[in-house]
Amino acid sequence: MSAARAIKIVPGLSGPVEDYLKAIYDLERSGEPAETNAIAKRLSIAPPSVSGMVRRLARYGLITHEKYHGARLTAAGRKAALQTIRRHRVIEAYLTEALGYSWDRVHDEAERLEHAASDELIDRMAKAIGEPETDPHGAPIPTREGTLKEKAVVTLASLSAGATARVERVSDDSPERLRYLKELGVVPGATVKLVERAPFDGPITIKVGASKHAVGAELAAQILVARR
Amino acid sequence: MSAARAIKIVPGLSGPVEDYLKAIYDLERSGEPAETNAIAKRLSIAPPSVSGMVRRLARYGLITHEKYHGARLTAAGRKAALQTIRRHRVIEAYLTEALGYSWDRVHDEAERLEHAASDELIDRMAKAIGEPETDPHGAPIPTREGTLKEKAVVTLASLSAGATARVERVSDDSPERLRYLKELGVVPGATVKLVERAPFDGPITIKVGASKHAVGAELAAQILVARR
DNA sequence: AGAATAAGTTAGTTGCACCTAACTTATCAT
DNA sequence: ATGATAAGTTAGGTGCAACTAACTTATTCT
Repeated sequence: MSAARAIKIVPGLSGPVEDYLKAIYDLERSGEPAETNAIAKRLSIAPPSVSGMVRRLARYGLITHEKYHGARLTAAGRKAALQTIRRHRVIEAYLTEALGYSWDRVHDEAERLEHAASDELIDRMAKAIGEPETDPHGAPIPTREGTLKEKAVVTLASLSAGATARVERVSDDSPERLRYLKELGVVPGATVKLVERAPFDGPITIKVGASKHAVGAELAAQILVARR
Repeated sequence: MSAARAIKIVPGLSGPVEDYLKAIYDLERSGEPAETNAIAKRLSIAPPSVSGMVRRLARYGLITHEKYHGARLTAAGRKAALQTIRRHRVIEAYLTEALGYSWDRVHDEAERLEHAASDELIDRMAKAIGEPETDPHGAPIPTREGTLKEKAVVTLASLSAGATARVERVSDDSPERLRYLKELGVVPGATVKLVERAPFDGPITIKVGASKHAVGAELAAQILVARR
Protein backbone atom coordinates (compact mmCIF):
# COMPACT_ATOMS: atom_id res chain seq x y z
CA MET A 1 0.00 0.00 0.00
CA SER A 2 2.79 2.45 -0.77
CA ALA A 3 2.41 5.40 -3.12
CA ALA A 4 3.79 3.24 -5.91
CA ARG A 5 0.79 0.95 -5.54
CA ALA A 6 -1.37 3.16 -7.74
CA ILE A 7 -1.87 1.61 -11.15
CA LYS A 8 -2.09 4.86 -13.10
CA ILE A 9 0.71 4.93 -15.62
CA VAL A 10 1.21 8.61 -16.03
CA PRO A 11 1.93 10.45 -12.86
CA GLY A 12 1.56 7.53 -10.49
CA LEU A 13 -0.71 9.64 -8.31
CA SER A 14 -4.44 10.27 -8.60
CA GLY A 15 -5.76 13.63 -9.67
CA PRO A 16 -7.04 14.51 -6.20
CA VAL A 17 -3.72 13.55 -4.59
CA GLU A 18 -1.88 15.82 -7.00
CA ASP A 19 -4.29 18.63 -6.17
CA TYR A 20 -3.68 18.25 -2.46
CA LEU A 21 0.09 18.27 -2.96
CA LYS A 22 -0.10 21.42 -5.04
CA ALA A 23 -2.28 23.12 -2.42
CA ILE A 24 0.05 22.12 0.41
CA TYR A 25 3.08 23.26 -1.59
CA ASP A 26 1.51 26.64 -2.11
CA LEU A 27 0.39 27.09 1.48
CA GLU A 28 3.75 25.99 2.79
CA ARG A 29 5.61 28.62 0.77
CA SER A 30 4.80 31.14 3.47
CA GLY A 31 6.90 29.10 5.92
CA GLU A 32 4.14 27.69 8.08
CA PRO A 33 2.86 24.13 7.75
CA ALA A 34 -0.33 23.84 5.72
CA GLU A 35 -3.36 23.85 8.00
CA THR A 36 -6.29 21.54 7.44
CA ASN A 37 -8.84 24.32 7.03
CA ALA A 38 -6.59 26.25 4.67
CA ILE A 39 -6.24 23.20 2.43
CA ALA A 40 -9.99 22.64 2.64
CA LYS A 41 -10.73 26.22 1.63
CA ARG A 42 -8.27 26.22 -1.25
CA LEU A 43 -9.67 23.02 -2.69
CA SER A 44 -13.31 23.75 -1.83
CA ILE A 45 -13.54 20.57 0.17
CA ALA A 46 -14.96 19.97 3.66
CA PRO A 47 -12.33 19.88 6.44
CA PRO A 48 -13.07 16.26 7.46
CA SER A 49 -12.30 15.16 3.92
CA VAL A 50 -8.94 16.86 4.22
CA SER A 51 -8.24 15.12 7.53
CA GLY A 52 -8.76 11.79 5.81
CA MET A 53 -6.64 12.60 2.79
CA VAL A 54 -3.87 14.05 4.91
CA ARG A 55 -3.68 10.77 6.80
CA ARG A 56 -3.32 8.95 3.50
CA LEU A 57 -0.69 11.30 2.13
CA ALA A 58 1.32 10.77 5.32
CA ARG A 59 0.95 7.01 4.92
CA TYR A 60 2.26 7.37 1.36
CA GLY A 61 5.29 9.26 2.64
CA LEU A 62 4.40 12.43 0.75
CA ILE A 63 3.85 14.61 3.79
CA THR A 64 4.52 14.56 7.51
CA HIS A 65 1.64 15.37 9.76
CA GLU A 66 1.36 16.09 13.44
CA LYS A 67 -2.23 15.91 14.56
CA TYR A 68 -3.75 19.35 14.99
CA HIS A 69 -0.57 20.99 13.66
CA GLY A 70 -0.74 20.96 9.90
CA ALA A 71 1.03 19.16 7.09
CA ARG A 72 4.51 19.54 5.61
CA LEU A 73 5.69 18.07 2.34
CA THR A 74 8.50 15.53 2.46
CA ALA A 75 11.18 15.64 -0.22
CA ALA A 76 9.16 13.11 -2.22
CA GLY A 77 5.98 15.12 -1.77
CA ARG A 78 7.66 18.35 -2.80
CA LYS A 79 9.05 16.70 -5.91
CA ALA A 80 5.65 15.31 -6.87
CA ALA A 81 4.02 18.70 -6.27
CA LEU A 82 6.59 20.45 -8.42
CA GLN A 83 6.20 17.95 -11.22
CA THR A 84 2.48 18.58 -11.24
CA ILE A 85 3.06 22.31 -11.14
CA ARG A 86 5.46 21.93 -14.06
CA ARG A 87 2.79 20.17 -16.05
CA HIS A 88 0.27 22.85 -15.22
CA ARG A 89 2.50 25.75 -16.18
CA VAL A 90 3.87 24.22 -19.34
CA ILE A 91 0.32 23.52 -20.45
CA GLU A 92 -0.71 27.10 -19.70
CA ALA A 93 2.24 28.42 -21.67
CA TYR A 94 1.56 26.08 -24.55
CA LEU A 95 -2.12 26.93 -24.76
CA THR A 96 -1.35 30.63 -25.06
CA GLU A 97 1.69 30.35 -27.31
CA ALA A 98 0.59 27.60 -29.64
CA LEU A 99 -3.18 27.56 -29.54
CA GLY A 100 -4.17 31.17 -29.10
CA TYR A 101 -5.76 30.98 -25.65
CA SER A 102 -6.01 34.25 -23.75
CA TRP A 103 -4.18 34.31 -20.44
CA ASP A 104 -7.37 34.39 -18.40
CA ARG A 105 -8.72 31.13 -19.81
CA VAL A 106 -5.78 28.76 -19.58
CA HIS A 107 -6.00 27.95 -15.88
CA ASP A 108 -9.07 25.73 -15.90
CA GLU A 109 -8.01 23.81 -18.95
CA ALA A 110 -4.55 23.21 -17.46
CA GLU A 111 -6.11 22.19 -14.17
CA ARG A 112 -7.66 19.17 -15.86
CA LEU A 113 -4.98 18.32 -18.40
CA GLU A 114 -2.17 18.36 -15.83
CA HIS A 115 -3.47 15.08 -14.43
CA ALA A 116 -3.67 13.34 -17.78
CA ALA A 117 -0.62 14.54 -19.70
CA SER A 118 2.48 12.33 -19.82
CA ASP A 119 5.93 13.73 -19.14
CA GLU A 120 6.75 13.17 -22.77
CA LEU A 121 3.87 15.35 -23.89
CA ILE A 122 4.88 18.08 -21.47
CA ASP A 123 8.45 17.96 -22.72
CA ARG A 124 7.31 18.14 -26.34
CA MET A 125 5.03 21.07 -25.58
CA ALA A 126 7.81 22.90 -23.77
CA LYS A 127 10.19 22.31 -26.64
CA ALA A 128 7.65 23.42 -29.24
CA ILE A 129 7.39 26.86 -27.63
CA GLY A 130 11.08 27.28 -26.89
CA GLU A 131 11.40 25.99 -23.33
CA PRO A 132 9.87 28.99 -21.58
CA GLU A 133 11.00 29.79 -18.05
CA THR A 134 7.63 31.01 -16.85
CA ASP A 135 3.96 30.50 -17.53
CA PRO A 136 1.81 33.30 -19.02
CA HIS A 137 1.28 34.81 -15.57
CA GLY A 138 4.99 34.90 -14.82
CA ALA A 139 5.10 31.89 -12.51
CA PRO A 140 8.37 30.00 -12.91
CA ILE A 141 8.24 26.56 -14.49
CA PRO A 142 9.93 23.81 -12.43
CA THR A 143 12.39 21.49 -14.09
CA ARG A 144 11.52 18.05 -15.31
CA GLU A 145 13.25 16.72 -12.18
CA GLY A 146 11.06 18.69 -9.81
CA THR A 147 13.25 21.56 -8.73
CA LEU A 148 12.52 25.25 -8.88
CA LYS A 149 14.45 28.42 -8.39
CA GLU A 150 12.10 31.13 -7.17
CA LYS A 151 12.98 34.69 -8.01
CA ALA A 152 13.25 37.25 -5.25
CA VAL A 153 10.08 39.27 -5.54
CA VAL A 154 8.00 41.61 -3.44
CA THR A 155 4.38 42.59 -3.79
CA LEU A 156 3.48 45.79 -5.53
CA ALA A 157 1.73 46.74 -2.30
CA SER A 158 5.04 46.77 -0.45
CA LEU A 159 6.81 49.28 -2.70
CA SER A 160 7.34 52.81 -1.45
CA ALA A 161 6.28 55.88 -3.38
CA GLY A 162 8.60 56.78 -6.23
CA ALA A 163 9.90 53.23 -6.68
CA THR A 164 10.09 51.66 -10.13
CA ALA A 165 9.77 47.90 -10.62
CA ARG A 166 9.35 45.19 -13.17
CA VAL A 167 6.18 43.10 -13.03
CA GLU A 168 7.30 39.52 -12.50
CA ARG A 169 4.14 37.63 -11.79
CA VAL A 170 0.43 37.98 -11.12
CA SER A 171 -1.87 35.47 -9.47
CA ASP A 172 -3.83 33.43 -11.94
CA ASP A 173 -6.84 32.26 -9.98
CA SER A 174 -9.36 34.85 -11.17
CA PRO A 175 -10.13 35.34 -14.87
CA GLU A 176 -11.81 38.67 -14.15
CA ARG A 177 -8.74 40.00 -12.38
CA LEU A 178 -6.51 38.80 -15.18
CA ARG A 179 -8.62 40.55 -17.80
CA TYR A 180 -8.52 43.76 -15.78
CA LEU A 181 -4.76 43.60 -15.31
CA LYS A 182 -4.21 43.11 -19.00
CA GLU A 183 -6.31 46.20 -19.65
CA LEU A 184 -4.09 48.16 -17.30
CA GLY A 185 -0.98 46.79 -18.97
CA VAL A 186 0.10 45.07 -15.78
CA VAL A 187 1.63 41.97 -17.34
CA PRO A 188 4.92 40.19 -16.65
CA GLY A 189 7.79 42.21 -18.06
CA ALA A 190 6.00 45.57 -17.83
CA THR A 191 7.59 48.40 -15.92
CA VAL A 192 5.48 50.11 -13.27
CA LYS A 193 6.21 53.15 -11.22
CA LEU A 194 4.56 53.62 -7.87
CA VAL A 195 3.37 57.21 -7.96
CA GLU A 196 1.55 57.54 -4.70
CA ARG A 197 0.15 55.51 -1.85
CA ALA A 198 -2.84 56.57 0.15
CA PRO A 199 -2.40 55.97 3.89
CA PHE A 200 -4.09 53.19 5.91
CA ASP A 201 -3.64 50.58 3.16
CA GLY A 202 -5.57 52.76 0.78
CA PRO A 203 -5.39 52.66 -3.00
CA ILE A 204 -2.05 52.86 -4.75
CA THR A 205 -1.49 54.95 -7.83
CA ILE A 206 0.77 53.41 -10.42
CA LYS A 207 2.06 54.51 -13.76
CA VAL A 208 2.27 51.94 -16.54
CA GLY A 209 3.63 53.28 -19.78
CA ALA A 210 2.00 56.64 -20.25
CA SER A 211 -1.14 56.10 -18.16
CA LYS A 212 -1.83 56.20 -14.45
CA HIS A 213 -4.18 53.92 -12.56
CA ALA A 214 -5.36 53.58 -8.99
CA VAL A 215 -5.45 50.03 -7.68
CA GLY A 216 -6.68 48.75 -4.34
CA ALA A 217 -4.29 47.34 -1.76
CA GLU A 218 -5.92 43.94 -2.13
CA LEU A 219 -5.18 43.80 -5.82
CA ALA A 220 -1.69 45.24 -5.38
CA ALA A 221 -0.87 42.37 -3.04
CA GLN A 222 -1.53 39.94 -5.90
CA ILE A 223 1.07 41.55 -8.12
CA LEU A 224 4.65 40.45 -7.60
CA VAL A 225 7.44 42.73 -8.79
CA ALA A 226 11.22 42.97 -8.77
CA ARG A 227 12.72 46.30 -7.73
CA ARG A 228 14.64 48.25 -10.32
CA MET B 1 -29.69 10.91 -9.90
CA SER B 2 -29.90 11.34 -13.65
CA ALA B 3 -26.94 11.52 -16.00
CA ALA B 4 -26.96 15.27 -15.64
CA ARG B 5 -26.19 14.86 -11.95
CA ALA B 6 -22.47 14.47 -12.64
CA ILE B 7 -20.58 17.56 -11.56
CA LYS B 8 -17.76 17.29 -14.11
CA ILE B 9 -17.74 20.41 -16.26
CA VAL B 10 -16.11 19.12 -19.37
CA PRO B 11 -17.87 16.21 -20.94
CA GLY B 12 -20.50 15.70 -18.27
CA LEU B 13 -19.65 12.02 -18.15
CA SER B 14 -16.94 10.26 -16.17
CA GLY B 15 -13.91 8.77 -17.88
CA PRO B 16 -15.05 5.18 -17.34
CA VAL B 17 -18.53 5.95 -18.68
CA GLU B 18 -17.01 7.44 -21.82
CA ASP B 19 -14.85 4.36 -22.21
CA TYR B 20 -17.86 2.06 -22.00
CA LEU B 21 -19.76 4.09 -24.56
CA LYS B 22 -16.84 3.98 -26.96
CA ALA B 23 -16.51 0.23 -26.52
CA ILE B 24 -20.22 -0.33 -27.05
CA TYR B 25 -20.21 1.92 -30.09
CA ASP B 26 -17.39 -0.06 -31.60
CA LEU B 27 -18.90 -3.46 -30.86
CA GLU B 28 -22.27 -2.37 -32.14
CA ARG B 29 -20.86 -1.35 -35.52
CA SER B 30 -21.03 -4.96 -36.59
CA GLY B 31 -24.83 -4.80 -36.24
CA GLU B 32 -25.26 -6.99 -33.18
CA PRO B 33 -25.87 -5.54 -29.72
CA ALA B 34 -22.74 -5.32 -27.58
CA GLU B 35 -22.43 -8.39 -25.36
CA THR B 36 -21.34 -8.13 -21.75
CA ASN B 37 -18.31 -10.34 -22.16
CA ALA B 38 -17.22 -8.53 -25.29
CA ILE B 39 -17.31 -5.20 -23.49
CA ALA B 40 -15.46 -6.75 -20.58
CA LYS B 41 -12.75 -8.11 -22.81
CA ARG B 42 -12.30 -4.88 -24.72
CA LEU B 43 -11.95 -2.84 -21.57
CA SER B 44 -10.02 -5.48 -19.61
CA ILE B 45 -12.64 -5.49 -16.92
CA ALA B 46 -14.37 -8.43 -15.21
CA PRO B 47 -17.83 -9.27 -16.60
CA PRO B 48 -19.68 -8.56 -13.35
CA SER B 49 -18.30 -5.04 -13.36
CA VAL B 50 -19.75 -4.60 -16.83
CA SER B 51 -23.15 -5.88 -15.68
CA GLY B 52 -23.20 -3.19 -13.05
CA MET B 53 -22.11 -0.38 -15.33
CA VAL B 54 -24.52 -1.44 -18.05
CA ARG B 55 -27.36 -1.14 -15.57
CA ARG B 56 -26.20 2.39 -14.76
CA LEU B 57 -25.81 3.41 -18.39
CA ALA B 58 -29.36 2.21 -19.02
CA ARG B 59 -30.57 4.21 -16.03
CA TYR B 60 -28.83 7.27 -17.49
CA GLY B 61 -30.64 6.72 -20.79
CA LEU B 62 -27.43 6.17 -22.72
CA ILE B 63 -28.14 2.58 -23.69
CA THR B 64 -31.00 0.14 -23.75
CA HIS B 65 -30.41 -3.24 -22.25
CA GLU B 66 -32.33 -6.45 -22.25
CA LYS B 67 -31.03 -8.84 -19.64
CA TYR B 68 -28.86 -11.56 -21.14
CA HIS B 69 -29.13 -9.94 -24.57
CA GLY B 70 -26.56 -7.17 -24.76
CA ALA B 71 -26.57 -3.40 -24.89
CA ARG B 72 -27.51 -0.92 -27.61
CA LEU B 73 -26.70 2.78 -27.61
CA THR B 74 -29.61 5.19 -27.57
CA ALA B 75 -29.39 8.33 -29.70
CA ALA B 76 -28.00 10.19 -26.67
CA GLY B 77 -25.50 7.42 -26.01
CA ARG B 78 -24.34 7.36 -29.61
CA LYS B 79 -23.87 11.09 -29.62
CA ALA B 80 -21.83 10.98 -26.42
CA ALA B 81 -19.73 8.12 -27.79
CA LEU B 82 -19.04 9.99 -31.00
CA GLN B 83 -18.07 13.14 -29.17
CA THR B 84 -15.55 11.18 -27.15
CA ILE B 85 -14.29 9.51 -30.30
CA ARG B 86 -13.95 12.92 -31.90
CA ARG B 87 -11.84 14.10 -29.01
CA HIS B 88 -9.68 11.01 -29.23
CA ARG B 89 -9.07 11.26 -32.94
CA VAL B 90 -8.47 14.99 -33.05
CA ILE B 91 -5.91 14.57 -30.27
CA GLU B 92 -4.20 11.76 -32.16
CA ALA B 93 -4.04 13.88 -35.28
CA TYR B 94 -2.78 16.88 -33.39
CA LEU B 95 -0.06 14.95 -31.60
CA THR B 96 1.34 13.67 -34.88
CA GLU B 97 0.90 16.84 -36.91
CA ALA B 98 1.86 19.45 -34.37
CA LEU B 99 4.03 17.71 -31.82
CA GLY B 100 5.97 15.12 -33.78
CA TYR B 101 4.52 11.97 -32.25
CA SER B 102 4.88 8.80 -34.29
CA TRP B 103 1.62 7.11 -35.24
CA ASP B 104 2.21 4.15 -32.97
CA ARG B 105 2.47 6.24 -29.78
CA VAL B 106 -0.51 8.56 -29.99
CA HIS B 107 -3.20 6.13 -28.88
CA ASP B 108 -2.34 5.88 -25.19
CA GLU B 109 -1.82 9.59 -24.78
CA ALA B 110 -5.13 10.33 -26.51
CA GLU B 111 -6.86 7.71 -24.39
CA ARG B 112 -6.17 9.77 -21.29
CA LEU B 113 -6.46 13.27 -22.70
CA GLU B 114 -9.82 12.61 -24.35
CA HIS B 115 -11.47 12.63 -20.92
CA ALA B 116 -9.89 15.90 -19.82
CA ALA B 117 -9.90 18.08 -22.94
CA SER B 118 -12.66 20.65 -23.36
CA ASP B 119 -14.54 21.00 -26.62
CA GLU B 120 -12.87 24.35 -27.10
CA LEU B 121 -9.43 22.79 -26.91
CA ILE B 122 -10.41 20.10 -29.37
CA ASP B 123 -11.76 22.68 -31.80
CA ARG B 124 -8.60 24.75 -31.52
CA MET B 125 -6.43 21.70 -32.10
CA ALA B 126 -8.46 20.69 -35.12
CA LYS B 127 -8.24 24.19 -36.55
CA ALA B 128 -4.50 24.40 -35.94
CA ILE B 129 -3.86 21.38 -38.14
CA GLY B 130 -6.36 22.26 -40.85
CA GLU B 131 -9.52 20.42 -39.76
CA PRO B 132 -8.41 16.93 -40.79
CA GLU B 133 -11.06 14.41 -41.79
CA THR B 134 -9.30 11.40 -40.33
CA ASP B 135 -6.88 10.52 -37.54
CA PRO B 136 -3.36 9.25 -38.34
CA HIS B 137 -4.66 5.70 -38.76
CA GLY B 138 -7.31 6.73 -41.24
CA ALA B 139 -10.28 6.62 -38.86
CA PRO B 140 -12.82 9.33 -39.68
CA ILE B 141 -13.24 12.17 -37.20
CA PRO B 142 -16.85 12.77 -36.11
CA THR B 143 -18.25 16.27 -36.19
CA ARG B 144 -18.49 18.51 -33.16
CA GLU B 145 -22.18 17.63 -33.03
CA GLY B 146 -21.59 13.91 -32.82
CA THR B 147 -22.32 12.66 -36.28
CA LEU B 148 -20.10 10.58 -38.53
CA LYS B 149 -20.15 9.47 -42.13
CA GLU B 150 -18.34 6.16 -42.41
CA LYS B 151 -16.69 5.34 -45.69
CA ALA B 152 -17.56 2.12 -47.48
CA VAL B 153 -14.59 -0.13 -46.87
CA VAL B 154 -13.69 -3.79 -46.99
CA THR B 155 -10.86 -5.63 -45.30
CA LEU B 156 -7.73 -6.36 -47.24
CA ALA B 157 -8.39 -10.02 -46.42
CA SER B 158 -11.58 -9.94 -48.45
CA LEU B 159 -10.01 -8.80 -51.72
CA SER B 160 -9.57 -11.28 -54.50
CA ALA B 161 -6.27 -11.87 -56.27
CA GLY B 162 -5.36 -9.20 -58.78
CA ALA B 163 -7.42 -6.48 -57.11
CA THR B 164 -5.96 -3.06 -56.46
CA ALA B 165 -7.14 -0.91 -53.57
CA ARG B 166 -6.41 2.17 -51.55
CA VAL B 167 -5.56 1.74 -47.88
CA GLU B 168 -8.19 3.66 -45.94
CA ARG B 169 -7.62 2.72 -42.35
CA VAL B 170 -5.69 0.41 -40.05
CA SER B 171 -6.53 -0.56 -36.50
CA ASP B 172 -4.62 1.44 -33.96
CA ASP B 173 -4.66 -0.77 -30.90
CA SER B 174 -1.21 -2.32 -31.23
CA PRO B 175 1.92 -0.16 -31.45
CA GLU B 176 3.94 -3.12 -32.72
CA ARG B 177 1.53 -3.74 -35.55
CA LEU B 178 1.53 -0.08 -36.45
CA ARG B 179 5.32 0.04 -36.61
CA TYR B 180 5.35 -3.02 -38.81
CA LEU B 181 2.72 -1.66 -41.16
CA LYS B 182 4.62 1.58 -41.53
CA GLU B 183 7.69 -0.45 -42.47
CA LEU B 184 5.68 -2.21 -45.17
CA GLY B 185 4.33 1.10 -46.43
CA VAL B 186 0.79 0.10 -45.55
CA VAL B 187 -0.47 3.50 -44.45
CA PRO B 188 -3.69 5.34 -45.27
CA GLY B 189 -3.55 6.63 -48.83
CA ALA B 190 -1.14 3.96 -50.07
CA THR B 191 -2.10 1.79 -53.02
CA VAL B 192 -1.84 -1.96 -52.57
CA LYS B 193 -2.25 -4.72 -55.08
CA LEU B 194 -3.28 -8.17 -53.95
CA VAL B 195 -0.89 -10.46 -55.79
CA GLU B 196 -1.84 -13.84 -54.46
CA ARG B 197 -3.80 -15.52 -51.73
CA ALA B 198 -2.85 -18.88 -50.28
CA PRO B 199 -5.84 -21.16 -49.72
CA PHE B 200 -7.43 -21.99 -46.35
CA ASP B 201 -7.07 -18.45 -45.02
CA GLY B 202 -3.36 -18.61 -45.61
CA PRO B 203 -1.01 -15.69 -46.07
CA ILE B 204 -1.75 -13.01 -48.61
CA THR B 205 0.90 -11.54 -50.87
CA ILE B 206 0.56 -7.84 -51.51
CA LYS B 207 2.51 -5.38 -53.55
CA VAL B 208 3.08 -1.91 -52.11
CA GLY B 209 5.03 0.41 -54.36
CA ALA B 210 7.84 -1.69 -55.78
CA SER B 211 8.06 -4.33 -53.05
CA LYS B 212 6.05 -7.43 -52.27
CA HIS B 213 5.19 -8.70 -48.81
CA ALA B 214 3.37 -11.69 -47.39
CA VAL B 215 0.96 -10.88 -44.59
CA GLY B 216 -1.11 -13.24 -42.46
CA ALA B 217 -4.88 -13.40 -42.77
CA GLU B 218 -5.21 -12.09 -39.22
CA LEU B 219 -3.25 -8.96 -40.02
CA ALA B 220 -4.97 -8.48 -43.37
CA ALA B 221 -8.31 -8.38 -41.54
CA GLN B 222 -7.12 -5.32 -39.63
CA ILE B 223 -6.47 -3.35 -42.80
CA LEU B 224 -9.43 -1.60 -44.34
CA VAL B 225 -9.28 -0.66 -47.99
CA ALA B 226 -11.44 0.87 -50.72
CA ARG B 227 -11.52 -0.93 -54.03
CA ARG B 228 -10.04 0.82 -57.01
C1' DA C 1 -35.13 -33.69 -24.76
C1' DG C 2 -31.60 -33.25 -21.59
C1' DA C 3 -26.93 -32.56 -20.24
C1' DA C 4 -22.74 -29.80 -20.95
C1' DT C 5 -20.97 -25.41 -21.78
C1' DA C 6 -21.02 -20.58 -22.39
C1' DA C 7 -22.79 -16.21 -21.10
C1' DG C 8 -24.62 -13.18 -17.79
C1' DT C 9 -26.13 -11.91 -13.25
C1' DT C 10 -26.51 -11.33 -8.11
C1' DA C 11 -24.30 -11.01 -3.76
C1' DG C 12 -20.94 -9.30 -1.09
C1' DT C 13 -16.42 -6.71 -0.63
C1' DT C 14 -12.82 -3.17 -1.54
C1' DG C 15 -10.55 1.53 -2.09
C1' DC C 16 -11.09 6.24 -3.30
C1' DA C 17 -12.86 10.61 -2.41
C1' DC C 18 -16.16 13.02 -0.92
C1' DC C 19 -20.12 14.39 2.66
C1' DT C 20 -22.67 15.84 7.52
C1' DA C 21 -23.08 15.56 12.47
C1' DA C 22 -20.97 15.28 16.64
C1' DC C 23 -17.02 15.40 19.34
C1' DT C 24 -12.16 16.75 20.91
C1' DT C 25 -8.13 19.65 21.17
C1' DA C 26 -5.86 24.09 20.98
C1' DT C 27 -5.70 28.88 21.47
C1' DC C 28 -7.00 33.31 23.03
C1' DA C 29 -9.10 36.64 25.95
C1' DT C 30 -10.56 38.10 30.10
C1' DA D 1 -6.95 29.76 35.07
C1' DT D 2 -10.95 28.98 32.86
C1' DG D 3 -14.36 29.47 29.48
C1' DA D 4 -15.44 30.86 24.66
C1' DT D 5 -14.12 30.25 20.07
C1' DA D 6 -11.60 28.35 16.43
C1' DA D 7 -9.43 24.40 14.44
C1' DG D 8 -9.23 19.62 13.75
C1' DT D 9 -10.81 14.97 14.20
C1' DT D 10 -13.74 10.72 14.57
C1' DA D 11 -17.85 8.37 13.32
C1' DG D 12 -20.79 7.01 10.04
C1' DG D 13 -22.58 7.32 5.37
C1' DT D 14 -22.74 7.93 -0.05
C1' DG D 15 -21.59 7.04 -5.01
C1' DC D 16 -18.35 5.31 -8.30
C1' DA D 17 -15.91 1.68 -10.25
C1' DA D 18 -13.64 -2.11 -9.71
C1' DC D 19 -13.13 -7.19 -7.74
C1' DT D 20 -14.21 -12.64 -6.57
C1' DA D 21 -17.38 -16.38 -5.62
C1' DA D 22 -21.50 -18.39 -6.46
C1' DC D 23 -25.59 -18.70 -8.94
C1' DT D 24 -28.92 -18.41 -13.03
C1' DT D 25 -30.15 -18.23 -17.85
C1' DA D 26 -29.25 -19.30 -22.66
C1' DT D 27 -27.32 -22.03 -26.18
C1' DT D 28 -25.41 -25.99 -28.21
C1' DC D 29 -24.50 -30.67 -29.02
C1' DT D 30 -25.57 -35.23 -29.00
